[in-house]
Amino acid sequence: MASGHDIAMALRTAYWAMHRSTEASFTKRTATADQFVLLSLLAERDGITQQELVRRASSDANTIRVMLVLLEKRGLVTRERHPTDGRARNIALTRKGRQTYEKLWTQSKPLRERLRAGFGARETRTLVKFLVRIVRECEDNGRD
Amino acid sequence: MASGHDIAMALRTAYWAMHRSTEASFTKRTATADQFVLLSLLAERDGITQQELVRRASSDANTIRVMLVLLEKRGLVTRERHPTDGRARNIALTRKGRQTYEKLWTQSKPLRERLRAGFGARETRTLVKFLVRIVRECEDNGRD
DNA sequence: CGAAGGTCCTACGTATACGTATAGTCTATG
DNA sequence: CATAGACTATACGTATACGTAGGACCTTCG
Repeated sequence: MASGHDIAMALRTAYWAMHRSTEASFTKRTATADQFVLLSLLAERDGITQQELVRRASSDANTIRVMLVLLEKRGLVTRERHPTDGRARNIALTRKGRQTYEKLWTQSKPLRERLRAGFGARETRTLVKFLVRIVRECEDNGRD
Repeated sequence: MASGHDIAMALRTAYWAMHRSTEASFTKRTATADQFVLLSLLAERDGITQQELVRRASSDANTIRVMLVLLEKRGLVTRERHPTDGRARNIALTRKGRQTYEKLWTQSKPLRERLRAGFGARETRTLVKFLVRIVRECEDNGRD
């Protein structure tokens, strides 16, 4: 009988399998799978603050900061002071950053295609809905 | 329209939400969520090799080793030489390790219950099946 | 039985996740 | 406007994921 423990273990296994497969898609160590997540969020919407990236990546401010410092060193993003809020920094893709993102997007396309094909539209919606529900349940867990 | 990218992002978000929620369940920093995974695998089946743990945790040999060294320092596991294979090490829970595992199991029970209740038996089976399918698709991705 | 190749663990380096502490900046309130 | 409290980024420490290299040990095969 499938239990909460089974969900947890299966989720862990699936996440890391996907993470490894994504890394493996990226030849020549252009960037890591997690850096790709940041780049794709920036490609989607540029010029946002670190804080906004933290929310969208559902990650941690410290982690995001270190990652952005690395990406800045490699010339993939800029981190300029926010024009009106002296505390914040605006993050934007450089030309090189956008090119890198596009290359990585292409390299990881087979994996995305395989995932989509492996499920079909209806199952994909169900799966995403379930995953969102997991997030809600986990976040509610501490609150009550 | 839901795509492979949506699955990937939702999976990432769900995994880390669960990871954080699990950590939050553990009061007093008895152990981390990942250490709990190892302890539960050992509670299920004791006296296995590091290599076997690597497979069951679907993790990396280097990571597992470092984690076990830490757990050994804290007196939660023993790492004795394998009786017949001089290369391998047998990992076993100590008394303290088993007690710790049981405490953590209790502390994380509300989260597991919430996950199970949030889905119901049929949906849980579907979810786990989907997650297993993700693993298969990802692993197949490199192979062909 | 001795060398080749495979298996398992170890050691080290880089990247990520996150807790905690701190400094700089903003905003609301008196 | 002065100050308290909130917000943003930074700095540092620990744990985890994993690549790479190397050493110890095992198995196989000539």
